[in-house]
Amino acid sequence: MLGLDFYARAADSLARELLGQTLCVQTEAGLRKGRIVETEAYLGEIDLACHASKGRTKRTETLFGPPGHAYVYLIYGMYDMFNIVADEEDSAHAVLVRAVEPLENIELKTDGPGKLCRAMGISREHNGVELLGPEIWLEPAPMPQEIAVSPRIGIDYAKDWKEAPLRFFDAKSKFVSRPKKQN
DNA sequence: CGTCAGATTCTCT
DNA sequence: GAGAATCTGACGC
Repeated sequence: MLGLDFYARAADSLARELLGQTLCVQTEAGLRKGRIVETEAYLGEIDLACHASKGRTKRTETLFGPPGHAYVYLIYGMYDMFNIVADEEDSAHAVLVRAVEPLENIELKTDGPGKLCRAMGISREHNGVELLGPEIWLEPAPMPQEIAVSPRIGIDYAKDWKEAPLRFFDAKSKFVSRPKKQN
């Protein structure tokens, strides 16, 4: 299992290193495993796409906390988003996990952050959980041979940050999400 | 193929 | 009361 020191670095570095790692979730329906193939980095308060840019609130409390924890929140009233807190406490860096490849005990599609959470059984109840088990943890695995980079998805409001190349994905994987605006 | 509207709930102003 | 780090299904070509 990956330890806390793995997460204690800037989000853009962590987002890249997370590719290929195995995400494990213990649910009522059993242990689910998926291989991470797509991530996005959010760089704290200076990053206009990051929730932390609006200041520290009750909602973002986990985001400002120590690294290696799960930041899970609801978006568009329907979808849970699974993020991993990075860097150090108060930095508010995080990595959004956008897609995984099903490995074990996964039946639904996982090619998008909302779908991923449903398929893995992740919900807001997991907000603040430490990624050292027994509910959620990561196991080390080889990284993809070829990693592609693009702007992030769905953040048109982020002005100077919306074109920043902070989305990373396995160029060979068929399980990466395919948004309209692909570059 | 493509574009588009609607679903649905939480948070902050 | 607006808008959000989304997804699905319907429609038109």
